[in-house]
Amino acid sequence: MPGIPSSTLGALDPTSDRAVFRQIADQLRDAIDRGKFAEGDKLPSETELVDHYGVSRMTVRNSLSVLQGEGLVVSEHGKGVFVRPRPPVRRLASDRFARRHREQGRSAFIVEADAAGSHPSVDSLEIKEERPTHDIAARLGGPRKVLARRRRYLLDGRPVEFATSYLPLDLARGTPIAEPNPGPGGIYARLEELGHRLDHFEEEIRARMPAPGEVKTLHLAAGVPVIHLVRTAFDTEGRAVEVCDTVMAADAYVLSYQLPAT
Amino acid sequence: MPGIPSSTLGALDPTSDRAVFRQIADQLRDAIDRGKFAEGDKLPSETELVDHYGVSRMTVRNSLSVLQGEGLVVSEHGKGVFVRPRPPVRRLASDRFARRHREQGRSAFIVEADAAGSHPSVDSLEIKEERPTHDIAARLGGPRKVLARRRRYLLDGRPVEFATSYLPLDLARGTPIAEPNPGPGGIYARLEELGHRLDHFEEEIRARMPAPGEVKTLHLAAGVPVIHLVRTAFDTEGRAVEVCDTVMAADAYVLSYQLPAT
DNA sequence: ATGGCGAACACACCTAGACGAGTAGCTGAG
DNA sequence: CTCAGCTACTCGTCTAGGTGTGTTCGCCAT
Repeated sequence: MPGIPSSTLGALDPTSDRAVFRQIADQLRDAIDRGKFAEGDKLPSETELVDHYGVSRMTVRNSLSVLQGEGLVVSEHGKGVFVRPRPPVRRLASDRFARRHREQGRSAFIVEADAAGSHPSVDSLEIKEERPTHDIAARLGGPRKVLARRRRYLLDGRPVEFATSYLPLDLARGTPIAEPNPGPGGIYARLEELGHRLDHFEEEIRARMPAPGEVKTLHLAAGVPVIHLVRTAFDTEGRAVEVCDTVMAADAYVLSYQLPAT
Repeated sequence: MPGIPSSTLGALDPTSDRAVFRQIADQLRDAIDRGKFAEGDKLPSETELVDHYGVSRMTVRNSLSVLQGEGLVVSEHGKGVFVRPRPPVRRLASDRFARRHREQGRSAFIVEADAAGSHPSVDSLEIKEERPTHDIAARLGGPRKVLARRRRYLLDGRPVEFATSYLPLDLARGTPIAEPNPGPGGIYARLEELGHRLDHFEEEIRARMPAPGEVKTLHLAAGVPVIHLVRTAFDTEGRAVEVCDTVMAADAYVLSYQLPAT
């Protein structure tokens, strides 16, 4: 057993007032930054780190949990701790809902992902009539019931996004919008056919740590935040005709917006 | 000592295969969600939880660290563990750079925050000429040197945002842009005076966990992600005249964008 | 009144074990 | 050759203590 070279991980500074587990985390982080451990590489095992630093295993585990919290590493039971590979990101441009994009038969998600060379899929489709939350109701102008369309998007089998569209029930009931597949151009195209000419969208963006349920449905690693996007679609009469609530794995997305300078 | 009422925190399920520390975290999270502990409230002390559940202190600490990682609670050394208060959020609208807003003498940040009743301030101003990173250089069309304007924004004394503007040096050197206070309307107004009429901005948004340095400068609590926004300003000739790299405390911001449906 | 002191209590960090469970490789029986 | 089982190594969870340090608050002497 060769041990860990000191060029990779150094020694502790007992005079420092920085906690030991933080010093160890610092050195590991530094080694990752310097490329001593590349993406996907296995870190030294807990036991090796215990030997190297002469501390107890709990202290080492504490260090590793710091790095996990930062999203730098993932641990795999029985195998080791690995430098987290950066997944490919999906770029969402602000013109993705432009009318010219609605002509095509397939949804924006499928088209985009295909173009990027990924294998997109949609999953756990659910369409329900339900009572809206206060927030959704307020955004939609206070309908008593709404149609909710829930779906999860996957890229190469990995879930990346969970979205729910809400529409006032009086507007959507009995239309193709209430069908699992609303047809070419998606529900925005159907809304326009129903006489609700779309005027603009408003998007609100937050970032936060995921709730436990979101960790599950999006298969999130520790230390990966979510982007929470709420989009409201307004027709030319100023009525809010749809609210789309989307939770995205933050490591899989870059949002991009064009703003006029006028 | 009255103990903890079982309506607040229940008992463990030894038959469950869910780890004890997760069960405890679940119950605490649930109690917070149900309002049994309000924002700013003190949770039971570690010792009280040890007594209530009959587990060791390390296990309780493990539970609490789960909640800290989720950003739900903060611990204060010597005082206790508290439900993290939600700070007031600052809303950034997509028209914040509209030309009509540039007439006023004060910066967008100050005006907005004042209107919201907060006490804004700016801090650690630094203006330097430097060699750009690859990324910044690429966005600006490859200048060899740039002017960098760094500053930190605070709201009621709390740092919320750290921003750096980069401008091609040939464009900014010797102009008011290189001064600590560029004058009414900010650097965008100065750029237009210099003949670079602004056409549009492009903003890229990511969310991620902060690097250790960012935790420090933004005084971030555990479990608070950052929003990383990179804005590029283009003039009417299509030249990128400025890149602004901003890191925001995600719990302090909601971004809001208006998109045309055309 | 005020300042100093100390007890009580809070979390922060650490140790040194225990057992469990997932993984992978080797080895020997068939 | 195949496959079951053993074994060594991995991380996951938990126990039962220890020391250290920051906060609060009451008491007491000034």
